[in-house]
Amino acid sequence: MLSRPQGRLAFAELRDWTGSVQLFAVASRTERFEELTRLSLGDWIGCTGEVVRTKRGELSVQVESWTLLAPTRHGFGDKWRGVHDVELRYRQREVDLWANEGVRDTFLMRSRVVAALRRRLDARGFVEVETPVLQPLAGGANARPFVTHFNALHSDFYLRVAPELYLKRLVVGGFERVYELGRDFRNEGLSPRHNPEFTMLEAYQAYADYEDMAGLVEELVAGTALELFGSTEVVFQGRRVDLAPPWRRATLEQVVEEVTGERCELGRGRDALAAVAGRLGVEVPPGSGAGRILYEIYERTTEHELLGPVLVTDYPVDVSPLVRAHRSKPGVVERMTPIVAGREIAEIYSELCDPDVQRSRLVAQAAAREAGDDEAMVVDEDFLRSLEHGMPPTGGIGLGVDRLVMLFADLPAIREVLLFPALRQDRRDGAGGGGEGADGTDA
RNA sequence: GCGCCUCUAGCUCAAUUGGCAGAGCAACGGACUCUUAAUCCGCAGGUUCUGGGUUCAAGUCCCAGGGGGCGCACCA
Repeated sequence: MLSRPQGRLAFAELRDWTGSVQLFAVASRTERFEELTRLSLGDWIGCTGEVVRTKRGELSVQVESWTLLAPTRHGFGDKWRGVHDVELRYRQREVDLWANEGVRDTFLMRSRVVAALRRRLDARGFVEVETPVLQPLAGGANARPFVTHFNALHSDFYLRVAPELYLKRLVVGGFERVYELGRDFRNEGLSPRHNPEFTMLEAYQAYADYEDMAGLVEELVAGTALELFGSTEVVFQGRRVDLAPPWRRATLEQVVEEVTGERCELGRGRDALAAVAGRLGVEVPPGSGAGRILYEIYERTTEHELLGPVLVTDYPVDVSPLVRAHRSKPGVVERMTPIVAGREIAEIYSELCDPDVQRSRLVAQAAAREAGDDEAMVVDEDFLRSLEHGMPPTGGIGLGVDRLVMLFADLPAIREVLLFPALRQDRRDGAGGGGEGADGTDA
C-alpha cells in the first residue's frame, strides 16, 4: 500500500495481484487514523469499509477498521521509477515483482502459456508423464550433464539433459501419445539465451511422422498466441511475424543459399562445402563431413537472418543421431526446425525406430566421445533394448518453453522469463578475506 | 574460459582536466478535510563493490580480486 495523508483525511493505494483500489480515510470514522497515515510504502494491510466515490470521482473504500498484516522493513524501491538494477531484480525477484508491473505480467503470461500448451496436448489425446530427472546415463541430446552422487547406490548419476529416451520407451510400451513438460539441465555457459536449467516440452506420437508433428507445433504455437493475444501476429525485437499456419517449408540448402548466395547442395561434396565455409569465414571442426559443414554454415550465417516462421527441413544425418533417415533423399533425415524471428523454437523429428541403425549411430557418437567430444552421446543399452521390442513409426517434438515465452513477451533475455535465473554466488561483502582460516595464530 | 563495458545513500541517478561526495523518491519529525508520483517545512542518510598502488589530493588514474551486462566459445 501507498499512503497519501492529508491532515484529517488520508488516501492510500491498496494493491493485490488482481489490481489496486484507493482507500479513503476520514479521521472521525476510521479507527487508529493517526497510525494509518504513518504506514510505509510496502506495508501490508487488510481493511473493511463502505465503497464510496470521492469528490474527484474515484471509487474508493472508506476505511472503518483495518489490520496491519505485515510491516515492511526494507522498502520496495522508488515508488515512481521502480527497480531497474538487473542484479537486484534477479537476486531479489520478489522486490522486482512487487515494484514492476510489467514483470508481474510476464510471469502471469508464462503461466498461461504453460497451461495452454497442456490443454492443447490433452485435447489431442496426449498423456502427460514424468520420467527420471536423475539418470544413470545422460542421453537424448548432445550436451554436457551435471553430475551428482547417489549415496545409496554408490555411484554417480546425472541430471537429465533430455527426457527423450525414456519417453520413447513409453511409446514402445504402448503409450501412443505422451508428453513431458519439465526441466532439463545442461552444464554449459550462461548467456541471454541459455540458462543451465530450462523448461522443455517433449511430445511423441505413434503412427505419426515429422509432417504430422509439424502440424502439431504450428497448432500449439499459433493456437496459444491466438488464445492469449487474440492474434497470431507477434512482434519480436522490432520484427513482425505472423504465426498463422501453414508455415513455409524450405530445405537447409535452400535457406542457406537465400541468405548467403552460395550454392550448398550436400551432393557437391565435402571439399566444395569446405571452400564455401572458408569464403564465408565460418570455422569448421576438423574432420567434419559435408553435412556437418553445411550445418555450421547454416548456424553461423543463416539462422539468425530468417524472419519466419519457416520450417527448415532436410538436416544432414551426421548432426542428427536420433532421427530417421529421409524416406527418399539420401544423406538427410526427417527433421524440421521451426525458426521464428531468427530463433529456433522447437525440433521436429520422425524418430529413428530401427534398433540396428540406432545402435550404429550411438556407437559412432561414443567414438566421437572417445575422440574428445564430451558432448557426444553414449550407448544406452536400455534404450536400444526397448527399440528391439519394436517401436512403431513415431513423430516427436521438443519445444523450448522459455524461448516461446520470450517470443510472446518480446523479451531478448531468458533471465527475464525465469523467476530465479542462475547467478553466481554473491561474495562481494566477503572480499578482503584473510580473517578466518589457515593462519594458526590468534590472540 | 577469453574480450569489452559496468558497480556512488534503501531505490533511481548526478559529481568539469584528479580538488570539500550531491539531488529526487523512500525513511524519520512536523503542517494540511478530496488526493492520484499529493503538496509544503524540517531532519537524517555513504567502507563511492573489495584490497593494494600513484599523488599534496582518487568516486575519477594504475594493478589485482569480486558481482553484473554484452560479445566470443558451447548449446536449446
